[in-house]
Amino acid sequence: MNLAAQAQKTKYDPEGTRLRLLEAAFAEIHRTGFRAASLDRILENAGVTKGALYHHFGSKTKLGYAVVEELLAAQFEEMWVEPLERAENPLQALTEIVESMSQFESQVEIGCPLNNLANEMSPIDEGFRERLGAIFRHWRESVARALQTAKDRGLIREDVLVGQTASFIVSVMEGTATTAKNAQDINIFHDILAQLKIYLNSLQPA
Amino acid sequence: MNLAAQAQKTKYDPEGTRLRLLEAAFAEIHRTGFRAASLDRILENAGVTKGALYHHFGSKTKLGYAVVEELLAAQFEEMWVEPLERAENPLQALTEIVESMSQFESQVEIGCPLNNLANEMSPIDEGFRERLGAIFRHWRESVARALQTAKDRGLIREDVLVGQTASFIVSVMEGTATTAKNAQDINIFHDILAQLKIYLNSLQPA
DNA sequence: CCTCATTCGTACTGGTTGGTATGAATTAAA
DNA sequence: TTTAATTCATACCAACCAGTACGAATGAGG
Repeated sequence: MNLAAQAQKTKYDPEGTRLRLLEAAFAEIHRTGFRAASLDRILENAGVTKGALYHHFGSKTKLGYAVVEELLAAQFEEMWVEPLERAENPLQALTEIVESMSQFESQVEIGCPLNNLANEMSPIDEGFRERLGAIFRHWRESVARALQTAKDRGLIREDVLVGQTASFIVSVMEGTATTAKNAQDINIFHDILAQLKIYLNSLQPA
Repeated sequence: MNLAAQAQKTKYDPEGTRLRLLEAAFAEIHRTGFRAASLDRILENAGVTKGALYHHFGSKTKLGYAVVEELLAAQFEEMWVEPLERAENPLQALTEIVESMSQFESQVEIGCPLNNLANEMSPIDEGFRERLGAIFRHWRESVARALQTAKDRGLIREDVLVGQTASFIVSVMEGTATTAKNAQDINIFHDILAQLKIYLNSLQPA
C-alpha cells in the first residue's frame, strides 16, 4: 500500500517540496549567508518554482526562519543536547563531542551555520535573533546541565560556576569556528580544540 | 604657512577625500557587512561622489581591502599589540585588555568588525581572507609573545603551550563577540570575560 | 460527476546594485 | 602661458533582486 503510493508518483507532493525547499535553502544560506542567498538558486537546487515557494512560505525571511527552527535547531539537538542528556559521564561526553567536532571539515571550509547566521543577522533582524538566541540558550543550558551533573558526582570542582562556564565553552566553540574558517587550516582547528580539552580537564578536582 | 594653506581651502583634497571614504566605508561595513554595504550610502556619508571613489579605489572590493589594511589592522595594533609589547607584566596586561573590553558596548550591538568580516568574507573571497588572516596571525603572535615572556619570567607554568594557548584566547574573544552580539546582552558578555580571566589566572604556577 | 480548495508554474515588475563613460574643473609641469 | 595629468561630478547601464499576479493542474469532499 505504501509502496503503491510511492510508485503512483502523485503529481503534487506538498510536504516533499516543502522539505526540498528547506534543505536547498539551508545549503545555500550556509554557503553564502542569508542576504546573499539567491531565491532563484534555491529554487533551481530544490527543483521547484517560485510559485511553490511563496505558497509554502510567504517570504524569503519566513523561509529563513523555518530553516532555523526546523533544520538548524535539530542539528544542535542531535549533536549536543541528546548526547549530553543520556551520558553517564557528562564531562567525558563533553570531551568526546569536542573530539568528534575535529573531524567536521565543512566547519573549516564554510563555518558553523549557527555562527554564520548569528553574526550576519542578529544585529539587523529581530526574528532571526530570537530564533538563533533560542538555539544558543538551549545549547548553553544543555552544557550547564551536564556540568551540574558532573559537579553533583564530584567530577568537577565545587567552585566551578556552571552557568558562566557553559557560556564560556560555547563561546570557545563559536570562536574556534570563526578562526578555523578564516585560517582555512585544519591544524589550528585541532590546536584550539586540544586546548579546550585541557581546559575541560582542568575543571576536575585537584 | 600651514594655517594659510588650510585657510586657502583648495578645491581638490585627494588625501582628505580618500580618508573620508575609508572611514565612511568602515562604518557602513561594520554596520551592515561588506556585501550589504551600499556604495551610495558610503558616498552620501563621506560627502563625495562615485567618480571620486572609483578614482581613488578601483572597485568596491579594493575599497574593502583598504579598509582592512589601513583602519582595521591599526585598531588591533593599538588595542592589543602595542599594550602587550610595552607591558612589564604581560599576563596582567592581558587581563587588563580583557577588562577594558568589557566596556565596549558597540561590541554587543554590532559586534567586532574583524569577527564580522572574517565570518562573512573569508570563505568567499581570498583577498579578504588573506588580509584578515594577517591581522589574526599578528594578533595571535602578539598574545603568544606575551605568554612566552610571562613564561620566561616564571609567571605561568612551564607546561603551557604558548602558541596553542594564544590561539585559544583569541578564539574566546571572537566567540564572545558572537555570543554577546546575538544575546544583545551585556551581562553574558561580562560572564564570559570573567571566566576568561579565571582561565588566565589558572595559567599561573601552582 | 461536480465543486472548491490546494498546489504549483510562468511571466512580469519596480527597485537597487556595482560599475562605466564622459567631460569639466583644478592643479602641476614646462 | 600652454600643456598635461589629476581629481572629481553627472548621467547612465545591464544584471540581479525579492515579490506578485494570474491561471492551470491537481487533489479532496460530497
